[in-house]
Amino acid sequence: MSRTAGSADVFTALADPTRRAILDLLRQGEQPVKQIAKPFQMSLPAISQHLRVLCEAQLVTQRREGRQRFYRLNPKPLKQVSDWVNHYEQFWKEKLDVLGNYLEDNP
Amino acid sequence: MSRTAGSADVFTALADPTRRAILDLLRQGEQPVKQIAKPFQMSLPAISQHLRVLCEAQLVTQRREGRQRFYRLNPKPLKQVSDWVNHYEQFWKEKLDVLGNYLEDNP
DNA sequence: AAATTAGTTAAGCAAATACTTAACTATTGA
DNA sequence: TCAATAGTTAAGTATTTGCTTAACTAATTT
Repeated sequence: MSRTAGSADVFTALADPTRRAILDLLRQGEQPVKQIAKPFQMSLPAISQHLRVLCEAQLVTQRREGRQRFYRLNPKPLKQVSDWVNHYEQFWKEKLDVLGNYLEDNP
Repeated sequence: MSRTAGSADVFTALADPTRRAILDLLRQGEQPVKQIAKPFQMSLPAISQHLRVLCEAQLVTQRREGRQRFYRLNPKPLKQVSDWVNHYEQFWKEKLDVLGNYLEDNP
């Protein structure tokens, strides 16, 4: 077999820069595979395989419409990453700074 | 060569669960390699190699004292991850909820 | 019906990863 | 000085990854 069955780990899925870029793209809304593939210098199958990994990690969902497949961002699993990283936030920021920055960004 | 020279990518470094566990350990403070290795069912060289990857990604720093090597957490590169993930936060949380949760956790 | 379009799946390959054991370096203690 | 301790580096290996091209499925158009 050339690809693995079902790894589904979020951190592993995010390790690849192409996959992170795909997620970044999908923040603009759901898109068909061809359009997702456009910015990358890579074959369509390669993109399809990345989308599979993202699917297995539940970071995207699929919707079929005619012969197109629309992929949509599902950011829920990213909460796991966010939660993990937040354990470290105190090491580079003081708590009050967190609130301070929050209020600055959301006046 | 059995290991790569210098990858230094944070997301790649975090992809491995052992390395994340090592970082979790180091939140308690700097520790020598033997102690870091203790919770893992893995040879010392394996741990040493994981520490190297973490070092290259700048997620830990080293301090030598006698024949011991103390590794210390350097969470700065995690800010990159935090920043990236925060772009997605709006997709699973409303802004006011963020503040609400913050105030709940830090009354 | 035949050809085009959109995409996935299969097969293969080179490189990277995560381990192992063995050999090495350096510091400390007997 | 010799042995033990702490750790790294080297070498080898099995598995996984990220790509490729070729072959396939399914929907649409002509």
